[in-house]
Amino acid sequence: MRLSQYFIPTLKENPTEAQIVSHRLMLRAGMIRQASAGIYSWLPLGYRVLKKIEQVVREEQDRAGCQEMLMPTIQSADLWRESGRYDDYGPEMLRIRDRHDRDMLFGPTNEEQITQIVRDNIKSYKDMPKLLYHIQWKFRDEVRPRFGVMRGREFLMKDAYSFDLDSAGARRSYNRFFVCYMRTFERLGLKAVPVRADTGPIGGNLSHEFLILADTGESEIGCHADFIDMDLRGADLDYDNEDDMQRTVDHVTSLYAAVDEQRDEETEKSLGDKLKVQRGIEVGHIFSFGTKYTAAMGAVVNGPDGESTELECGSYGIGVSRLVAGIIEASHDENGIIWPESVAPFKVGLINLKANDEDCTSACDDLYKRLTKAGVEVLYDDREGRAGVKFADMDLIGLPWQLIIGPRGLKSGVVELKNRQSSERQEISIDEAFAQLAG
RNA sequence: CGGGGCGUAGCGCAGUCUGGUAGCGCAACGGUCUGGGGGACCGUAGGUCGUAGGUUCAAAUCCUAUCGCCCCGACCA
Repeated sequence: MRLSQYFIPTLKENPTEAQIVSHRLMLRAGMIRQASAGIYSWLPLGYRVLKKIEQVVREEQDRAGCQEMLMPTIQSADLWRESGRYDDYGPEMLRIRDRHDRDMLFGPTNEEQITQIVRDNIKSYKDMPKLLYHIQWKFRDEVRPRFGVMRGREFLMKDAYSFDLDSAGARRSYNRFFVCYMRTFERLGLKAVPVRADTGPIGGNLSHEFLILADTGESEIGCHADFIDMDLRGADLDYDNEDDMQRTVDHVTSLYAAVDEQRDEETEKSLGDKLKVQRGIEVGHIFSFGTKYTAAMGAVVNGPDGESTELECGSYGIGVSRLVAGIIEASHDENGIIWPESVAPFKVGLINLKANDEDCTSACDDLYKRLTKAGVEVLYDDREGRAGVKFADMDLIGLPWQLIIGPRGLKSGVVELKNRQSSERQEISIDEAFAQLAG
């Protein structure tokens, strides 16, 4: 993409309404613009990141054996009356009336809807278990939306739902998602800590929140130092190996981790210098809640003995749009964003230091074509203008690599490759740069 | 929902107290000089001062109402 043609309205100054760093940087980098309180438009750069994150989440859901589908944003109130939540949910639920005066709502979550679908279409124990997910926009009419997309009213969420015959099956499903979440956040370049959570109004018996560590996080978390060095990526983790799954979950959950009022002073003292106190942002939440909805909504299957059984369920959320902000909170410096390569909107920013120099521009054009052809995502700053502006914009946008080409270097046959994260610079030949980026 | 604050050019702000030609910086546009970390100079364009009503010879400024946005708290992916 040529920057001269790209719609990316960057700002030099901080908009006053943005109080936290991710919000400021997202506005300044031209990723989002506010439509109204807690509701945002995603401009091209921001939307690219959103889709990248979504894709990582999707791949890990699929890997864990979960099947993607898509449910609507607008739901019928009757469905929620069945579960009893239409009255329970309160003013956070955006209620809508259609032209026939029917009560509708913009879904804040989809338990009722998926339960209805499963109830109507699955009748036999032979079809169990089922793990289903979708990635869809939600709306919760927060009293006080804030911090940009971190706490918006409209947000993109991955929500998955598990259906099992019995509690042992439900536990196995829970474990899958638990491991899946650890992997997902690692791929996103984040340190995630699972914290045992209140099950809250959604009900149930087993629940963990996943918090990513960032200095600007909303809640303070006390946890065992081993979380910081833990690496669960282990590609050989087999989701179908129940013992492995349970062992992994047991291992991780045996380590102390708690937030806010759940923190325990004595335990923390006993940890000594193994205690890490950091701030965290909740980006995922998993629940196992038994038959809460299936009982209320009559979702049963016939067992081998012909008796009908209420299904055991869980639901598993990841705040996809919140993650965009969360990643920035966890990864930035005073100059701007530092994208992990897995979600960067482009892999490399190609900077033409002197667009009115024929040789320099043809070298840049050439390399831009070669890289693009090789499948490398390049944002090419081909604008006329001063070097400082280009460096500043590129640092702000935060692409992992900057490839800087100017007449001075070209004379001696070198270009400069800068790593945004480490600020390391190498002076190398064009071919070496190409090989390194395309390799 | 309780408490506080702010709406003036795309962004950041001054002007409001004490009514009298709507301003500054950045960004934008045209030009000259420049050219490796947000450069300089010259010029241009851009505003029903959130909205509605009122007071007044005269309202960004005073009064009333209303809408929007932000912050702190309680609540949450």
